[in-house]
Amino acid sequence: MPEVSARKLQDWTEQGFEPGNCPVRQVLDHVSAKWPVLILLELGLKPMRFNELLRALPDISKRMLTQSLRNLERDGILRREVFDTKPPSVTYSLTDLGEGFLPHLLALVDWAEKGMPEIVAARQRFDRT
Amino acid sequence: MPEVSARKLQDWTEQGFEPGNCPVRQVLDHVSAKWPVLILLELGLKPMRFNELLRALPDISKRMLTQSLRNLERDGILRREVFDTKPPSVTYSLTDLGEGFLPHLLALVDWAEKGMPEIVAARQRFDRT
DNA sequence: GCGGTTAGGTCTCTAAATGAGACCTGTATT
DNA sequence: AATACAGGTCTCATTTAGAGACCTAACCGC
Repeated sequence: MPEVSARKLQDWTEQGFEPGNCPVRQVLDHVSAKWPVLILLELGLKPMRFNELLRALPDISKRMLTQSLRNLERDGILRREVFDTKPPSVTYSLTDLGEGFLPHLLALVDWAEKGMPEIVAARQRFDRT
Repeated sequence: MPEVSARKLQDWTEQGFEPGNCPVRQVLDHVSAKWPVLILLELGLKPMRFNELLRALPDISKRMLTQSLRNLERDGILRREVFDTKPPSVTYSLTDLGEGFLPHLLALVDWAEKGMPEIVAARQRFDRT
């Protein structure tokens, strides 16, 4: 497995990607940062409206919600639809691209859950010394 | 798949996890943030020393490297070993826990790479309007 | 028809996180 | 004696994130 990643890193650097402009980095940043992760998990459950997301994620600010949603929309990971009701309503849902990402995200959550006992133990060991 | 995640979110909230103290969130934050991701990819290739990592990640600062390494060490995802050479050398390597995480991370990178054309297209559409 | 509420944001201001880079300790090198 | 390297820490400037006021338009109760 490491060789795969080794080759990729090689390829990338050979293709002259300055670290800062690596597109994969950018996507991962958008997708794996704190709020985007939680937003995607929510939208994986069902499409949601702006304020619904706000209520589902009690500790996000409107500002960060807007910003994260825009990034994900721009990357084609979710879709924003405005309905001309009164007041107008806006729903967000995963695109196929976003759906394709979800299993990986859930795998991560699963890994974290399963690993929690070990992680907690490691922390205690670390903090004791 | 969504039901799985639905149940988890349910469970968590039922267990009275305030969003802020959710341990899984914390681990994901440590593991999926910008620098930790890159560090783990590097250490997935081979164990490395501090300055070696610094050179491999040309745009990280010492400060953030130290900090990220400490977090990952505390969570038991990597191991720090000091050798009493002169000058003393310090190597970082993945623990079993960390090795277990690597495939998921590589899957994400892979998803991002495969999805790049679609993502780039989505961005252009978004920016045009 | 006045006050309050909802949706979906934006704007401003403050607080916290990050980045750049000087500095430190100890040994070896020239 | 001066310089270099490893592996950091410390300080300070810049970025980013968070809290919350504000906005528009429409509806509800009374």
